[in-house]
This record gives sequence, C-alpha cells and structure tokens, in this order.
Amino acid sequence: MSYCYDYPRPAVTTDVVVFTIREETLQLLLIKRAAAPYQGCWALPGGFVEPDESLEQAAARELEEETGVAGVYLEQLYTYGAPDRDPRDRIISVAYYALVPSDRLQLRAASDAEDVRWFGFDALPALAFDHDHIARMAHERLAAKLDYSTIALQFMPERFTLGELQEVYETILRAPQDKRNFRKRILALEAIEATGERRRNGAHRPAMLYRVRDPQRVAIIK
Amino acid sequence: MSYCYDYPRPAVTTDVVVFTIREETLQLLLIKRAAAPYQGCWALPGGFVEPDESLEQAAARELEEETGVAGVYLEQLYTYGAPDRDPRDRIISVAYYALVPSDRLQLRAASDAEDVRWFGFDALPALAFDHDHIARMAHERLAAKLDYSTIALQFMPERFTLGELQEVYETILRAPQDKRNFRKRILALEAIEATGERRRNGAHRPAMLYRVRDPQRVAIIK
DNA sequence: GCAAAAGTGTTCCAGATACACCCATGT
DNA sequence: ACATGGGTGTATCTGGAACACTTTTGC
Repeated sequence: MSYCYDYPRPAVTTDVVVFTIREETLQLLLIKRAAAPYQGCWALPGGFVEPDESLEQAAARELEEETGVAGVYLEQLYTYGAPDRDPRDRIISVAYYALVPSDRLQLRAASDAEDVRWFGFDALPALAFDHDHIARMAHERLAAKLDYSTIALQFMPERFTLGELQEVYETILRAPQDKRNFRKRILALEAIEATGERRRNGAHRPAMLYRVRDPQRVAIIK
Repeated sequence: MSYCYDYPRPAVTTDVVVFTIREETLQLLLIKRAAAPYQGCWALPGGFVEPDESLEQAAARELEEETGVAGVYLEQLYTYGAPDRDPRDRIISVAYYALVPSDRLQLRAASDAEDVRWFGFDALPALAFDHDHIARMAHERLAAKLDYSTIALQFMPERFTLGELQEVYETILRAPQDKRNFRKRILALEAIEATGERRRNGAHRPAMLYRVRDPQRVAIIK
C-alpha cells in the first residue's frame, strides 16, 4: 500500500517535552532511539500524526504510549521545520510540552526496559535532531509562565505543603524565593486552599497540607 | 509526476495574518479564493511549504507574493491541525503574523486587481476555513505583546510623531491612553529618538518627528 | 535541649496612575 | 481671536522586595 500526491509532502510529527520534578530537580523524559537516524541516541518522545487525530491528540497519544500518563497539562510550544533538521526526509515537528505531577511519574512497564528514562534537565545527554533546542525553548516558556500564570500547580500531587510548592518554583527558576513573600503571593491568588490536615515529616513542626482548587484550570495572573 | 509514501501525509501550508494600521484602524490583508473549497470566499494569504524552504521562509514568500513587501516583522503564531479544518484533504497550517509599516502598504500591482484587499479588523467578511479563529488569536497575541515589548514600533514609518505612535497603541488596545504617561513610558524605553525635525501638519503647533533606534530589534520590556 | 522546617508582619521603594494647563500654528 | 493638536510635571497609589524571630516537632 502506498499513498501518492501531486506534490512532495513533508512528514509531520509531534515531539513532547515531558517535564516533572523529583528530588528537587527538574526532570525530562527521553527515549533511546531504536532506528536510524541517530540510532541509539536519546530523543524526545514523539511520532507521526495520524490522519484522523488532531495535533494535540497526537501529542497526548505519544505521551501516554511512552509514560502511561494521561490527562496532564499539555500545551503547544512551537513548530520546527528547517529543511535539514532531519538528515533523511523533510520532517516538520509540532512540539508540545507536558507537565507531570510528581505522584504520577511511574513509567508504564510496557515501555521496554531501559529505553525510556528521566534525566535531570542539567544533566541531559546529547540529543537527536534539534531536540536540545526544543527542550531549551520549552524550559524558557515554562519559566516565563511561572511569572504570569498558575502553571506550577500542574506539578503538584493531590496534597502538598507550601514548602514543597516553593521548591518547585525555585527549581524551575533556579533562584531562591523569599519564604514570606512567596506565601503571601501564592495565597493571594486563591488558587489553592488549606485542607486542614497536617503532615508530620521529621523532627520539626508539621506542615499544613494544601490542595489545588481547580486542578484543570491554569489561570493567567495580572 | 507523483510522490508516493508508505503512510498518508498531511499537506502543510503557512497562512499569514498581515496587519497594518491606516486611518486609525487596524487592517488585515485578505485574498479572495479562486479555487474550491470556499471558492470566492475571503481568506488569509498562504500556501504550501516548498520542500527546500523553512516555515518562516515559506511565510515570507507568501507575504511577498501577495503584497510585494519584504523584510517586515514576521513571527510564528500557532499551528492548526484539526483533522476536519479543510473539508477535502488533511491540511496542517503553520500560522504566522506580520506587521507592515503604514508607509509600505501599497499592494503590488501584480496581485490581480480586486482579489487582494485590506479590511478593517472590525469589519471582516466571513472567512474561509478556521481563518477567523487564527485572526482572533493573532490579534490577542499582538495586543499582549504591546504590554511587554516594543513590537508596536514595527508599524511606524521612518519618521513619526508621538501622537501617531499613541494612536497605534490605542487602535490595537481599543482603549485611550493618557498622553503624559504614554510619552513618559515610551521615551524611558530609549527605543526611539527625536530627529530634530518637526512636521507642520495643520492649524496647530508642529510635532517633533522621531525615528526608531534599531528598526530590526523588538525588545522585551521588564 | 537542640536541630530542623513551619509559620508569621512591617517597612521601604519603584513604577504606574491620575490629573490640567500653556504653546505654536493656520484660518 | 479661536480652534486644533503638541507638549509638559507632580502627587498619589499600589504591588514587589527586603528582612528576623517564634513555634512545633523528633531525637
């Protein structure tokens, strides 16, 4: 079976920059390429867009195939189409980025063993194609959005402390935040609420647990 | 001649939302479609991406073919790929938007007569495909960028008055600006400079003419 | 009792906002 | 002289930044 057209057509893929935060580091999901080009090289998860799915559906499908997670935050980043970005064929990639809460990052067993792994964003291996460029742009977008949206809440598990949330901000922004100003600012958004429960977590005072008010919604601030 | 692939491929186009400002209205360039689907309907200029050009090159080429202008500000907006956005074939469109200075908006004579026209953004006809959606998103992006960049300067001719620049802001934001605060803010950016010339322009005091310091650069503010 | 994270307010500064009158020109 | 857009400064408000000590627990 083959599909024929009057003019040459590029192939269209989606690539997904999957972020999570674990152990106070920003992590990124990569897969090891099984086929040429860049065989054996690490790359962003992604694949061809099917005829009957939207671009976002394609990205969500790739994400679920690699990680088993669904329903997480997913946003279109940019479309990359330099003619030589793939050495063999003309491939246009619509890149998305996804944020996975830290309590849902267990990779599905289905993903064949060692071919899928989390990497610290500061310790990435060499990446295939222009994927390092895509990953950098995704990080810039994410850091920018911290300032004018509630996007960081997408990383949080069901219950979390303000200290944990602050660590998320500090990890992405690579800068310490003032504790009192941070709490004032976050609580003023009214995007999270105290649960009333506390978490005892070592030799110190227990912390109040919070939850996100509307977990789906990413509000724009100001 | 025909081009064959093992899997079906979408066609990839670029569409360009071309803005200008004339007579204190935000205007948008549309072309009348000669072929089906949506024959006779107004649409954004655009066309297929050639095998050897980048996406931005494709957008710039389409823009120059329709308007004769080149070298203007051009930025990728978003990529639209709903499976049914074109009723006949799967077409993925990488949308750009362009800003044309008001002294360069004469359409090339080559564009066959009445098939290319400027429309006021508030008086758009029905548009083909999802082009009304694309145009709305482009306007939102443009309005947002006024607040944190010097993008509005891309609309200005070589020499202009502060009153004219203020009109540009008011037109895009659809809101009056305070004259004194506007001038203070703009001049503090140091993105424009007085030329020393004045323009006599009617029964009132002549206005100082300014020019953009670095016409290529769009600076991010704050 | 001591180590370790949680929790809590006030002062200060900078940038945004509100606001009204005189100036130079053409008719 | 009058109509028209050009040009200018100050007081106020608001949101962000800096900053240190007490509380509660486990060991």
